[in-house]
Amino acid sequence: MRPLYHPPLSEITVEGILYALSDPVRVRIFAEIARSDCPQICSNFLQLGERKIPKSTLSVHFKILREAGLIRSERRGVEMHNISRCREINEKFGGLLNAILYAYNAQRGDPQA
Amino acid sequence: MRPLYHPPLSEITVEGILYALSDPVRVRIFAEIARSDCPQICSNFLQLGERKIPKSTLSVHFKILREAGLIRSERRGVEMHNISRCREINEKFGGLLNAILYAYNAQRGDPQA
DNA sequence: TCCTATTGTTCGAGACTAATGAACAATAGG
DNA sequence: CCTATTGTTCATTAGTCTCGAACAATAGGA
Repeated sequence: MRPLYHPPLSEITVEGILYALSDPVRVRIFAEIARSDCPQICSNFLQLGERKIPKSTLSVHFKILREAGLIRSERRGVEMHNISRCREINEKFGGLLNAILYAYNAQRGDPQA
Repeated sequence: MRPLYHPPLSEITVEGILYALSDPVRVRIFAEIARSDCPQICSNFLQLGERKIPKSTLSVHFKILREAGLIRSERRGVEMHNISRCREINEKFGGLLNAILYAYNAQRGDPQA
């Protein structure tokens, strides 16, 4: 398996971030990874609430998050450990991720808003 | 021409906003509309820097911005007047649009960041 | 070393979506 | 009416997404 590509900070774009997070499944995955202290493995997200995500589809979603620069993925044995790159991205686009995650959580928490 | 649809605030979603602004042409158009004091007409954006946008494509872009809830479009004679709905959206997703526009402007102004 | 289980990626076919030239609709002003 | 202007709709083509099946990489025994 060839090593996974992670874009350097200089290649991360606002459009790429917005696109990656414009999908309900991906934003949900990213919100969970960003919130969590410990690395999340892909298969944790095979079942998302009611919805079952095929693992090939899930793999594509992770690739999109990775190539947008939102997460970093490292193999640990047979698993992939995924962590967020919020810290780095905040250096370049301060406030962006926080605002998106805040809005997303507000929407989920209180759909009647 | 049937009246244009503008979603009520309750139907505006984070994902819809992010998707609409994940396209380089659309985010550019929206940034201009949001910044401007006076309504912008569609044909102002036929030429975007170097790039020429076909008017049918432009019409689709405006429709996507409109249906995401980001702009309001009203016919004035033969033209469409487009204004941003930032004020309304801030009520629901405070800080989101400002953060996106700020990041976008930072990226455009200083691509080396 | 080989066999098996587990995790995730890649491939390919079908479904879906986006871009755009051409035709059309709406309005204004002779 | 006739024409010019602005923008939408339609049809075609190109591109993207989804997901089952096959494949790859690793771990842990037997």
